[in-house]
Amino acid sequence: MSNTRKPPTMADVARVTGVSPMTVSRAFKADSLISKERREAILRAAEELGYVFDSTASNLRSQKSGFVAVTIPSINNANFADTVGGLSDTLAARDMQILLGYTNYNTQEEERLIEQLLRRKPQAIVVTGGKHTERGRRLLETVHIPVIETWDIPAEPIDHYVGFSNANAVRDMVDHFVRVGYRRIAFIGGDVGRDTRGSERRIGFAAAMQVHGLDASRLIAAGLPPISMREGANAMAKLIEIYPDTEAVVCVSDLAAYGALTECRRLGVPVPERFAIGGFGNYEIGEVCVPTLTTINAFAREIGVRTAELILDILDGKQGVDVRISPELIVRDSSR
Amino acid sequence: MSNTRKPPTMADVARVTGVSPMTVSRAFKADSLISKERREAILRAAEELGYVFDSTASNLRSQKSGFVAVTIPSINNANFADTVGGLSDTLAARDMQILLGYTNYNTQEEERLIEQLLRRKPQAIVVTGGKHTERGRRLLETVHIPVIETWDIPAEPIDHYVGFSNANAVRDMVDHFVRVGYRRIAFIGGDVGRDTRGSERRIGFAAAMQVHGLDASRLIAAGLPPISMREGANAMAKLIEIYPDTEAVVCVSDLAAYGALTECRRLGVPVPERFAIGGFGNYEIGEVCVPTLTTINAFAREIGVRTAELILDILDGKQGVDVRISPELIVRDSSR
DNA sequence: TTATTCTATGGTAACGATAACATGGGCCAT
DNA sequence: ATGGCCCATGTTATCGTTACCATAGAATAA
Repeated sequence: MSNTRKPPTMADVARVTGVSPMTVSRAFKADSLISKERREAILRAAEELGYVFDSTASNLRSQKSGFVAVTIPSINNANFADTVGGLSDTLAARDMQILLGYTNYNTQEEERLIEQLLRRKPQAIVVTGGKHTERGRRLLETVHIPVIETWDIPAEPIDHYVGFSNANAVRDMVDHFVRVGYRRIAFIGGDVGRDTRGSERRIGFAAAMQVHGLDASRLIAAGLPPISMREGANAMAKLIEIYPDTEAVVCVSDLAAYGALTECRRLGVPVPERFAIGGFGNYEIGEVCVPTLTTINAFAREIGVRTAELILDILDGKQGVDVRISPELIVRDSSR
Repeated sequence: MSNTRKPPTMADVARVTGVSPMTVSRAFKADSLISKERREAILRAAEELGYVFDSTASNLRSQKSGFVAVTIPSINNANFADTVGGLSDTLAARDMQILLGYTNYNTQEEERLIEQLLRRKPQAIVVTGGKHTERGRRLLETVHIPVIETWDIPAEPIDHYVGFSNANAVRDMVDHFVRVGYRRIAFIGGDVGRDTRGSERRIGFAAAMQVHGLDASRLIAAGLPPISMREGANAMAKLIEIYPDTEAVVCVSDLAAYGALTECRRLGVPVPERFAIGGFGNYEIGEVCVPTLTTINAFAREIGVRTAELILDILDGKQGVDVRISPELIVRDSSR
């Protein structure tokens, strides 16, 4: 039953249709000069033969892979998934595909990944964050394609960026907490030094507290980033134990914040009456849980869409303009 | 500053090192016959020249892309993300990469995607579910690479599968509900006809209810799959309105179940005392929320790992053995 | 010592598409 | 009618790597 002959090529389709291989090639390319009837005949014959267009050959000859390489810390993060979704959808309109890699929040792993991805000859590369190994950075600097750093505004961008200041976003939340009347405020995040964005949020927290003349030392490290709901809950328990008089907590993500919220419920601590909670990332959980969670919307999907648009502009020869996203503080019931 | 010459090739590295291009090629291939010193010299020269290995040429010549194509309904689903994670990690050990596409729970879209992915000449293709368009199925049947259907046990597998019976898994939950004493049980799912796995769970629910001689007509359709927490909450409100005497509900996913749970809290309905809730998928939310959620663990990551192992076996010329996963009912506080 | 095997390398052609250029016929303007 | 232009198609060479085969010398066996 199984056909063991080797798969047909354009030459086979050409032979069957009585045209040259070049004409078959044109039939498969959207905007090329070819008569309508001929194209249809060719495509019909191709379908009948079971011919499948071979991108690998096309890529080599045309020196265009149709790939955009993307590295994200983890696929298990709704925010990054949204960014990838925005990228993917926007690039699909131009028949470009995403080549995805996971760094596991590790610049060493990122370096390996970048090297591996570049071998596929992507037409642009998108990385998450502005921190890289020395060699990783060098690879990105010397490659001759657009490089876009996202989810951050790097001090020294390699090429382009689409991002926001994590520190400033957290500052907005601290300002809000202080305005509403909270003073003894803590921060729950992951262990220091791995997740760059998490670290920046912690730094932003400390800086904002100092501006208000408040104690910025209530910092709970809850484990390897990204921290889970469970770890957020554990951190909350620890926080109450170490600093029982704390009035509010800023969490590095909504997941940790939700964990903290459930721990409060278990402990019988009323939120927000005796304790306020803020998260980060505007996950769906935050608008459904009771009470709803104050958070920061970083417009994850928009980061992806704008990044894709930037890439397409550059590939079209237009000037690429970097994008500064303005995260939005969303005040909900957990901090009123 | 920018070097505008065109990028170096193996020939350039060969010239600099004083060897043939063939030897350079060997230096870049792990297990090839080449002396250690020579390989090191070549790799050093390559790094210095800024040479980047070109997979596109390699793929064409060797007729091996190093890709495994994967289609999933959505990237925004922790279960499928876990499966992809398992696939990705396991394949990475053999230097294979995943080429990911999103069907948006739509077989029409899946067909387009399959066609697009096959052009990249993957060495295997993994699809989610066993339902495809006619042409999509034909494409998969005629392609000369391993095809693996996942998250389901198709009535007529195209080639291989790694999955489980969604209907049976839900039956286990209904059995549990009945055993514990609930009788008037409802089902919350998405609109009929789009999400295959969701539909199968609904069918499994109805069948199980009938076996117990119970009324299987309390079915709430909550919107386009995948249904969100918010939609789960809305569906719960509707359920209580239409069938006020309902005692328990089986939800198509933990997200919907969590939404239902919060709605109960808002309505002052005690869970599980007056109302039991079950979900599907063993999402993290279910073990953190209060009360914790009864659910079904479908071993999403394991599906990915086993699928990858199956692919590697087949590519190694071994016999590929299909995998039946046994989902596990996890009874938690929401249904005791 | 001689035959045999193994190791390290080189030469050549090919993977399958298409960029670049060439060409012939139809159509329009003058 | 004739030059010029556009459209549809063909010819040739090439993208960068590696499969395949050949070969020289070293190592081992007989």
